Amino acid sequence: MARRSSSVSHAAPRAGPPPGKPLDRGFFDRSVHEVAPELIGATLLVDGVGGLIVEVEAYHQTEPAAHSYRGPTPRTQVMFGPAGVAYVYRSYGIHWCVNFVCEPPGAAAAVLIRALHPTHGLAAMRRRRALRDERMLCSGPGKLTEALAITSRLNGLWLDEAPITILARDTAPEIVAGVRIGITKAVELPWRYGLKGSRFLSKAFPAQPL
DNA sequence: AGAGAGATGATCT
DNA sequence: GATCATCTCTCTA
Repeated sequence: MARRSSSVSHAAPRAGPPPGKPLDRGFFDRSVHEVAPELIGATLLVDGVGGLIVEVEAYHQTEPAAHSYRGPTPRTQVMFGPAGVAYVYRSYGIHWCVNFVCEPPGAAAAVLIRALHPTHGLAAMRRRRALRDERMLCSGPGKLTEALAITSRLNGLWLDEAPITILARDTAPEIVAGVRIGITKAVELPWRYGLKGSRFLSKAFPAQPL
């Protein structure tokens, strides 16, 4: 039998026809707080490999957890430019993490992509991730960049041009929010968003009070 | 299931 | 010299 229990209607697109049409860069030229939750359910592909975005975090220059907080530096330069490009940085000297730059130039806001539900190019992802379990392929910001072969070569590239494609979601998913993960400043801001019930999150969201 | 530690390099004090 | 928007392994339960 299959992996787990069953019956959860997961709307998990298998391979096949894209769930939506490609987003253009203008999609990102808005408040990062609008864009971030709307990215849940969209599909991120790099050279045709990727999956459904199930977890993101918003960062903004005005808040000390953002890399842009102290102004432009060589590393953060693209965060201060136009919306609709990728910001890729090295994390802990080992991993790459990818963001989507939002808002008009100077705002220095971006959405960190934290987890995907793998749908396209599973074989390539397993190869890059040393044959890990499907659930371990993209369930973290450093994991998904390894699975999609995202490195600094993508830094500053447009999100609507090769090799990057972002497909719009078809239906509005149920979204949960919470505080961001792995940071030590501005820890109280609830700027983390996830697809409710997804098994591909980097970490479960705390149960929501009704 | 959760805690602790090591890896490894760019960026900052 | 310290700090990271992390991951994986190992140890304890």
